[in-house]
Formats: sequence, C-alpha cells, structure tokens
Amino acid sequence: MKRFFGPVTMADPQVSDAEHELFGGPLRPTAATQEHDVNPRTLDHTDTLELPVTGDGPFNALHTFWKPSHYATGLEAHTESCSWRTFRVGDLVVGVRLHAEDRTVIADIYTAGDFKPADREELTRRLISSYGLDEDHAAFAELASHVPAMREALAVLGGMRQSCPEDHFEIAVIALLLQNVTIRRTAQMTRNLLAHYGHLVHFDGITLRAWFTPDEIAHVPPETLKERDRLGFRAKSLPHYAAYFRDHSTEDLKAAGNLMEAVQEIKGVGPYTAAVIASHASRAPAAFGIDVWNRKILARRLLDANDAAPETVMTRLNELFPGYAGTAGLYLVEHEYLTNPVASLLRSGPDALTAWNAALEQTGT
DNA sequence: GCCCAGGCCAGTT
DNA sequence: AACTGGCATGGG
Repeated sequence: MKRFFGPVTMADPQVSDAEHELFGGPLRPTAATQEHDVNPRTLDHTDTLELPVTGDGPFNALHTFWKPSHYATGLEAHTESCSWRTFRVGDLVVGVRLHAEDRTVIADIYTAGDFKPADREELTRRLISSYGLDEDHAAFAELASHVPAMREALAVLGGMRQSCPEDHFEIAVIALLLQNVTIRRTAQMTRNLLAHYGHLVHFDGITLRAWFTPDEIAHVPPETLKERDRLGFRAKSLPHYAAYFRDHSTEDLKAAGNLMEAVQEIKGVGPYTAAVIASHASRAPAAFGIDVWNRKILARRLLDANDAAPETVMTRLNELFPGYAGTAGLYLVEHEYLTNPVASLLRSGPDALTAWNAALEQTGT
C-alpha cells in the first residue's frame, strides 16, 4: 500500500474521488485520500455471440445500452457506438463488449480461464433478457403515441428497451443504496462496496469493476459495512439481502407467484425496492418504483405541477399507460436527462480510455 | 444548527 | 389500515 499523506487508519477507509472527478461530479477535498495502485485481472477474448432482436417494434441500441439517468458505477462504459459491461455468470467474471448492426447485437466475450458451453448458454440468455431483445415493443409504442405528454420522449428515444444487466441481487443492492440519500451518497457507497468486495478487470482496452456475489459479501459484518463502507442504516440490511439471494436462485424467483410480495420478506426491502427489482430484473412493464426523484419529474410531465402525492402520480401514470406504467416512467425519466446526462458518454479515442482506466485503477481497495 | 436526499420499520392510533 | 418518529450520513 502506498501512503501519500500521513497514516491511514481504520477510520479513513473511503475510496478516492479520482473516478468521481472523471464522471463529472464535483470534488470534495481529498488532502488525506489514500490511493492504491490496483492491478486489474486481464480477461481474454473467448467468444462472439450474435444476438438478433426478435421482439417486434423498433430497436434503439444506444439508449437500450446506455441510460442518461443512470449514475456512474464503473461497471459499464459507453461510447456513441459501443458499450462495455461486466457480468457475473455463476462465479465467473465476464467482460462483454456490445455493439449493434441494425437488428443484431454483437457481443464479444472476454473471460479468464475456461468458458463452458453451459456458461455460454447462460450468458446468452442473460444478455437477451437484460436488454429485452426478445420483448415486443410495438404495443407500448402504439399506446404511447396517443399520449401528448409522451410524444417528444417517444420521438427521441423510440425503440429504447428497459436495461438491467444486473441480476436480482445486484439490482436489489442498487435500490438499497438509493434509499433516502442523494445520488452522490449512493455513488460513494457503490464505490466503496465495489472497491472492497468486487473485482477489477481489464479487457478490450478498458478497465471496469465487476459485482460481488451474495456469497462473496454475506460474511461481512454490519459494523464493517457501516464504518468502512459508510452504508449508514443500510448496513443492517445488506447481509439480509445477501443471504436471501444466496438461498433463492433466479429460477426460484421467477417461479414465485408474486415477486413484489416475496422480496418484501427481506428486511430492508419495502414497496420501492420491490418494485425496482420487479420492473428491472424481472422486467415487469407495469411495475414502477416511485421515489421523491421520479415523482417530481412525473408530476411536472403528467400533472403540470412541481410535485404531487405519490398516489396521485401513480394513478395518473396507470390511467395513461395501463399495463405499462414502468415503461412509461422509464421513457419520461430518461428523456428528462437526455440533454444533460448523469454519466456522459465516453468520447471515442485512446485518451478518454486512458483517463477512464487510470481513474478506476487508482481507487482504493 | 436545520432540512433534505432516487425508503423502511416498529410502535402507536 | 393509516399515521409517526427514528434510523445514518453528508451537503446545502
């Protein structure tokens, strides 16, 4: 460990703000920040998948892969024409480079060590599902085309699908970290968890983080999550999340009669987090997790008010887009951020990649 | 100091 | 069932 400034104590555990600066956020003073050089694990090109978009309706590759409203995690990076993303497939860490040619998504796969046929099949299913490549989109497009408040969003984003490269556990953790904090705090907690328990990989010229599995974090005591990772009251919840998703496979969850109710048995999962899991990982188009952020956006766009009660907003959303509240909310929120994205596209070219990689590799463990 | 963030829970009416 | 205070933390 390199120490640039004074002693590093247990009370000085946060990761640096180097990548935060890269991602465009304001900087806090970093006088005593500890900086480590971390060697990412190199993944090799092992496969190429060609995935046709089989669902009907238009397909918008850029805005399916990249969502302007999503905060930076280091798990993915995007340029105008190409995206990189990590996936956990069982215990494997997989790097994927995505681009689209018309209605075919081409996924170059990078792994360390053996990549079995079963892994290939699982990743194929995962990619198709994560980006909704087999989902019909025409019905929503038709419905939305008749709602004036949606017209502009549909014109610019049409063909965008819900994206959720996260599995149920991963998206549940994201939603947990969003609870009752600013995005700045969410990003801080995400950086801490991924730096401390995730993986750093390098493939196709880019360095990215990868998630931890439930097994890899289930043993971490709440005190550590609170004091070292700055999770606040969420520190008590994360171990419950890890245990639940360790013990309930994706197949179990799909078989659950009512997923929204089922996951609320987890301590720290309420209506909002359950709806995020359902609408994202389970891709339920009618589910929408309403929070103080999207509530205000939807109040302006659907009710011509600066804010409104959540029930009022949900009633309006459901009456305008029956069966598609989640999809409609997605379009309106992404449109809100399109001209001023939370995490911008990477410029194409070696300089931008070099800066990106350096920021991730200097962030502490 | 006080208030608010991309909520949830346990304890009261 | 519907309210309420407390929970952690950091920025404005």
